[in-house]
Amino acid sequence: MTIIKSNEQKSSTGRVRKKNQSIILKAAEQDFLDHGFKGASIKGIAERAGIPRANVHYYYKNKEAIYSDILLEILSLWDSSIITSDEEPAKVLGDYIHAKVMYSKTNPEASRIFAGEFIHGAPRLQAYLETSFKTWIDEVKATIKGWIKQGKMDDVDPLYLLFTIWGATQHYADFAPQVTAAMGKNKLSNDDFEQVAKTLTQIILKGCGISK
Amino acid sequence: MTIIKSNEQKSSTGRVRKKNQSIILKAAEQDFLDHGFKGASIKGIAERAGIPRANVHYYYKNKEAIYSDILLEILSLWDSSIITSDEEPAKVLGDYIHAKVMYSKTNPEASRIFAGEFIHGAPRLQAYLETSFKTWIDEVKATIKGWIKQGKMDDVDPLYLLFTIWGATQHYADFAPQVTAAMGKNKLSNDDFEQVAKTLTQIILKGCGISK
DNA sequence: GAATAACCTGACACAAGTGTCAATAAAAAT
DNA sequence: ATTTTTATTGACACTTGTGTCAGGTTATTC
Repeated sequence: MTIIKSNEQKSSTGRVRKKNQSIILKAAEQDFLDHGFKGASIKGIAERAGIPRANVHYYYKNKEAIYSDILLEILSLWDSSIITSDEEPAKVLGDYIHAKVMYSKTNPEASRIFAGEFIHGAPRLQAYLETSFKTWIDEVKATIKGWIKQGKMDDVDPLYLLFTIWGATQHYADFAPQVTAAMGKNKLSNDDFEQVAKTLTQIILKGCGISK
Repeated sequence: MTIIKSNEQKSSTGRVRKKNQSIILKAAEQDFLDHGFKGASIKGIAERAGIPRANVHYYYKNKEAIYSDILLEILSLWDSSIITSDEEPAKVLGDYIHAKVMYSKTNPEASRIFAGEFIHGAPRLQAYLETSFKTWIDEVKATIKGWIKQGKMDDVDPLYLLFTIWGATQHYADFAPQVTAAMGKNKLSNDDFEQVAKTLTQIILKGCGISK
């Protein structure tokens, strides 16, 4: 299996189909989160979804097909927050950091499945990494290099800057149990996330010599 | 199973034992990395180690016992880099960031297993998070708050600062396939890691208003 | 309201993994 | 050199998971 291919497996008037697929995907996402790809089972997914296993097989050929559908959706979300070249760096990066923090808050499951994929060597993401991801990276690199040339920020390797933002923001979803343990809370509040975005923006902008 | 307990399961004159356990643990670590905890199998571990499955069972009761041994070792490594209060913040944080980046370079497997544990809800790390981790956190928090009070750095929430450092440094181990894809390399060199440490230190120190 | 397509599901035949045990071999101790 | 302890391994009984299929049920279409 490789990503970048259609996610339906039969054309149909779909309605029952659509509803059921959504139920299955939701259950599957949870099962993948709890047990990882290999650890999850169609049996477990079916039980979670409250339908007989054979019914899951009716909609999806196998576990790979389910996972593929989920991953595809996650990828489409992931690089939807954009970095444009028309605005000032403070605004662009500030917005980006904010969007990434909020993504961790709103889609922690997606973030964690994505992370799990990389941890296990990203066997299913090769195509993605070589195509749309690479393109995206190259554009952003150019934009940031432009800012540096214009003296709008320090000479910081654009990639290291990006990795810092990703690592720092995704951390709140991927390492949630550690974060909450450190903060002595069960769950971060809206305000907490806003505060994270603010602090992170402050550190990174100032750290890169970007004035507001 | 809960962490914090002895890792041997039988006293012995051990020698053959020690050697074999080490072979098994090494094979197991790789299997856990490839497939996750639930996805890994004793069968697979035995094959990787090149010994019959029953022989693995002779040394380890089950998969949990193997994993427990591995996790214990990782934990002992993890918070061994210390943050002391006797030095200036620039030196202490610089050293810490450097140590963390080098940990990602030297022990990527450990970092990834650790991350995997959190991604799947950290079921085995509860005891650790509530005890030694909490203590460590509280000490560091106090140290950083001291620096802020003394005007040695900006008023940045110590926890957010820590999370930023962790996220940014561990990223190079946990998301290695993404990092190498973005950089267009197969593997980061020694110099790359040194450069990462340098850039990260620069961004974070400057970002927190710490002068060298 | 019949006919056709979509959906549901128990049952079957396999495949993969687990843990234990008894018989045997290799090491260590005396 | 013999005994005792530790280590090795094939085999067995069992559990969990997979994918398919045939016969039935429910929706849709005409």
